[in-house]
Amino acid sequence: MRETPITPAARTKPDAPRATRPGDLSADLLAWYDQHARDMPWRTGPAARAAGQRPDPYHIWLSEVMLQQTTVAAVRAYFLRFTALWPTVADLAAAEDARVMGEWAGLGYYARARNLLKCARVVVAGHGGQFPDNRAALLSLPGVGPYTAAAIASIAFDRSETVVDGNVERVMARLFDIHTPLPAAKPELTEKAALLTPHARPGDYAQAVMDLGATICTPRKPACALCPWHDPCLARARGTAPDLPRKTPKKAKPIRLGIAYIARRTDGAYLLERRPDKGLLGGMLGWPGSDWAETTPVPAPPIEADWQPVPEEARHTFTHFHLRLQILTAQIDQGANPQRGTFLPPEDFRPSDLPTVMRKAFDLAHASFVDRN
DNA sequence: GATACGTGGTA
DNA sequence: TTACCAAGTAT
Repeated sequence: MRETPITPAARTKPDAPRATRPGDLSADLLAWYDQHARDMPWRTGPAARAAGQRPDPYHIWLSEVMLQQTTVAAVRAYFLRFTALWPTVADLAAAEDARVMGEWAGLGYYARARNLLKCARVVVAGHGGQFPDNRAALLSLPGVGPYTAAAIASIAFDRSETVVDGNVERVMARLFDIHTPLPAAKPELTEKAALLTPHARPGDYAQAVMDLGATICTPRKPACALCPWHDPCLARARGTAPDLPRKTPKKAKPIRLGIAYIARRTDGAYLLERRPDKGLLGGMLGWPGSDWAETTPVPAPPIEADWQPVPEEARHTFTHFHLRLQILTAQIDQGANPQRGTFLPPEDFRPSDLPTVMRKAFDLAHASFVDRN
């Protein structure tokens, strides 16, 4: 959906030059954004903003945390669910940890969810339920780094702060034809981005640069012909745009192996564990099992039973390794006591509360429970 | 500065 | 199938 342009004059004069003033990059980008801003549930579009509507800082914060290393498409549904369940930061602060972790399941980078709760509670207990309105104070909040602090300050509070995310890095590397590989180029790209940041409409501008990177100045096959910065772009002129930004090569992912035990009690309860707060999938529910290592570890089962192997292993790729997970299942009688984990009855366990790798294991095990009847 | 930390979409 | 990529932060 397109926002109504707030500069109708630009429409009525078809021969008007694209540049408001020659060389005024931010103005050119804002003019583009007025017509091409994408619709997002957390966004107050340029027209609504011009009409005096203000974004809710809670919505901006929540969406920005969710958007860290995550696509808009993936975030949309999570954002709508979170705001429906917890309409204010005070509601979120009062929520149970397990409930919030369960709702975050599937979105990844679970430290974000742990810090989300910490941050909400700091805002309520330490700031009277109001988010700080400046970059420095925002930066002290859990889970809020340089990008997110600048995003909230500019979008929610009209501060002229510079957001530097992956989009901005790519756009700056191309606009100025910078060949230094990331992450070493970050300071230089940040400096360029800061030079372009306007004092007028900083929130719209921040979103505009990121939208430009997401829709026009894309990693592959950038649509330079449609770009409001076509003329000033050095990399476009030199033909280097598709190769920028350069990045230092990544290390290959090793393969790790593991075992997961999935026990189903006759009343439909499953044997689950809450993972420790630190480390991979920290704070999330999971199946008892082995650590994940280069060689197959053989841990003791969490409960005595007739364990049956599931024919297919669960395969999953994390940020820094591939995992192949062997699954063993067992039916458990009422009253049996596990040595590890807790039986969660159906009313206390939704498969959607599981992180994806655990959900994959569950889906494979479920088939074997059904087969066995 | 380097590493740990998820996931789903795409070529 | 594999590898890369996306609105980063914490340590």
